[in-house]
Amino acid sequence: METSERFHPDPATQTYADVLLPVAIAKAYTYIIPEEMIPHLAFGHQVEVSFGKNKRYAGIVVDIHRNAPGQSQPKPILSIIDARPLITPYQLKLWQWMAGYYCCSIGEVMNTAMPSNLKLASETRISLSPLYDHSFEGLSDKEFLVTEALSIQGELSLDEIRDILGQKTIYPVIHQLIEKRIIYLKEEMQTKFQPKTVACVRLQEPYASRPELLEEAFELTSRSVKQTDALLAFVQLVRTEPFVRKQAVYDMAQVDHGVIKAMEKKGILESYEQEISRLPGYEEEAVEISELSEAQETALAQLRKQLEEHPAALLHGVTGSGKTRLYVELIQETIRQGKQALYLLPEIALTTQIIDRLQKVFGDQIAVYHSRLNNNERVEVWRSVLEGKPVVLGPRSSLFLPFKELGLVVVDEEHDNSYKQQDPAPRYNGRDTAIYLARLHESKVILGTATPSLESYHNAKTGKYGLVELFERFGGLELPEVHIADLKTPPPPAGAPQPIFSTQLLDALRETLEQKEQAILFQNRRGYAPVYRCTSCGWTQQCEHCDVSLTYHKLQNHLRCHYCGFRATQVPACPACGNRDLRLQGTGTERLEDDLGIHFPDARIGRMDLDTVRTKHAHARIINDFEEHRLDILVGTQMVTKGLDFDKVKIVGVINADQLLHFPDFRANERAFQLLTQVAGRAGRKGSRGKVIIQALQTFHPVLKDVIAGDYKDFYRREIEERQAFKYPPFYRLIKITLKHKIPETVNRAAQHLAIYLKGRLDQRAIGPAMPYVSRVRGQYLLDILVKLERNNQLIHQSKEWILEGIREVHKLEGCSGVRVNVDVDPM
DNA sequence: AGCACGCCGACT
DNA sequence: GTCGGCGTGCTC
Repeated sequence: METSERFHPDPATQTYADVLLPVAIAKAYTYIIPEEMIPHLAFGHQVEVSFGKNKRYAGIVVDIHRNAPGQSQPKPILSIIDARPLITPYQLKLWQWMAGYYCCSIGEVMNTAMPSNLKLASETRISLSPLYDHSFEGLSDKEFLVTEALSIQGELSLDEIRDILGQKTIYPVIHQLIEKRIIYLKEEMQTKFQPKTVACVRLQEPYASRPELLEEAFELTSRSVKQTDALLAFVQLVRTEPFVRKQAVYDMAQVDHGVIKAMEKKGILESYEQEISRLPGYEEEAVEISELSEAQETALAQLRKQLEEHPAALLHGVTGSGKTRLYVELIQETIRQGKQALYLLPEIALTTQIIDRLQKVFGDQIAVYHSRLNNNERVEVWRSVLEGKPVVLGPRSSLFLPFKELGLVVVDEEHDNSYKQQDPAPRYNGRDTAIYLARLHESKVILGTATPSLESYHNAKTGKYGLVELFERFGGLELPEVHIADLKTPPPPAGAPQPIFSTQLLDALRETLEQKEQAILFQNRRGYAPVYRCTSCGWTQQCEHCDVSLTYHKLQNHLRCHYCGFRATQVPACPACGNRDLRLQGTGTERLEDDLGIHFPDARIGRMDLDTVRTKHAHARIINDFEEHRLDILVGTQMVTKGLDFDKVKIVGVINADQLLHFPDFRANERAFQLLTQVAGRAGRKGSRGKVIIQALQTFHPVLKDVIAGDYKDFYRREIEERQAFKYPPFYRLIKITLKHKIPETVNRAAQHLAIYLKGRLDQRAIGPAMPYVSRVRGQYLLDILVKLERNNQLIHQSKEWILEGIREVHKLEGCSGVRVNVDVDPM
């Protein structure tokens, strides 16, 4: 009997790596590191591993150790994808914290954190076996179809085979074909990231290393004018450029590729592909920035002092006070210390205005992590940050970039609710995550806003954060005057609908147009009309999949669901009572634009909402048109409140403040105050004071009073009392659990079960289940359970465990395993 | 999350 | 008999 020299490796002497995979699984998996890989492998490396029956993934090494996993036989790491580590230990810590804090798996965090071109997974490809003799004998119809397709196409994916067979179950056929040795499967994992390259030329040896021999090269070209010209051009270019593009030589010497080809043959030049960056280089000289005003100097000094004493400081500065200018100052200091700075903005506020401005100041030192970047560009930003790019400007996802040493994080428009990711998990808040990230790096955070969130202001008031106020607009700009227009007076004639515009607003608009100035009108609702209703019985046309009424869009002349995109045409008669008199009710931005055109036929009116900025450059175009005064009036949703600095806006009109104030949500007042103050801040121009007209029915609402007075402190005082009285943040922590299923009874049963489970442990801290405001979305019935917790870390931690345990229990219930459960920590 | 496997009802 | 649908359990 043959005795093998090789033994099964002793598990105790093996070296293992814990590998994180980009799938929604809670833990890392342990793989064997093949002997020869051990010296090359370290934390953060991306490796190729097999997972499950035949999938392969690019995972990340997060630990190297000698402890064999308890159960199953570990598989080996197949390859190291890149010799450089892809993530930093800081990132792993951030991911782990997020998974714990936001109750999700670390795989889900990893999925959100990494650019998709870095998350590689294999795809199964099927091809004909080389042993196959190309006879179709003895094949069933289906086997024949697949084999025939393969002999034409060469290679197919599983989906393509599903298409060919017209059925979903394809494995029986595939197994048969494998059995007959006609096909084989392979798992292919391609690197998705493709570096961008340009064709370049360089000198061949010996000329490359010995420039003194160049004369000889010129002798070789002496019989050809073109070649001499080309060589001269090359010599000139190489002096200034790090690499010489072929195209540059062609252009300068007026030659074509044949000339270079000939010189390659002569052994003078050689071609190669140079990898280049896709990220836009910044050619212009960085510009000097404006002097600080006295108020800004004072604020800057305070900010420095507060940041010395606190990990974070809230910069409460009115719109137009020049907060960005202060950030720039502190970011420059951070760079001088050799550290990195991260500047976060809500996605929608990342306009060309702010990007241009910062690029002028920081030039090539700043990387912009845009939503419009393609996947390859994202990878390049990732790599550039890993290599120490000093400044990053971007939305909340920039938190996940591989910073080496952060010195400063700026969270601008700190109050903005788009910092909160809604779906998918992790449902994280970018502002709060920034605080944690900064803590990891022992760096400082500035939260900037004109309308602080209650949480942040409370933190500042209680001394957890520093507080710096800046209430003077830069450049002597005055704050606008704010008026309320009462929509109840004059009352409309009996039976007539409420008018959209008050006479005050119409007069103000007329005046603005006459003076050739600009106006912004804000209405937080897109489409033409949000409701299509029967005048007799009150029936409204609803979405087939969601519990909402459909919004009429005039341009496409159809009704649309703003939750799932469902489209329908208006019914000619009410299906409930047969009445044929149905009407559109309510006002969206489209109708506003229309009606405005009737009142002011000569005005140039633009609209900015989700529907008009959907195409790639539409957003920038509208902003540009307005900036350059090709538009007189801009109508829009929330979008017009964010990040825009227009300096010719005389009038800002809010069409209906009541809608904002009567939202069924504990944050309604806060959001209304923020939105109204932010939109009001768009008014005002050099030399003349802007004017804001807020239309409302309930004109004496206390929030409106505070907006008119620009009195954040009064607003805060009132609101914080309410929050305390009704057990809401910042005094209590909220966790919202949403259950979804397509059968209402099933979701009811699951939610009841979970509620009882939680109430048994948390008592009256668990509330519900209750139907949310929209109780059915995309055919799924929803129920919410709300958990309100005192600010006690141990209790919060324990509650999260109970919630996750409760969800596992629910899934064990007969028929409830398909109930989707979302946990939203600190919901907005 | 995928993906296999197993069970069940509905069709050619 | 297949096929598709869904529930369940596992992945180093």
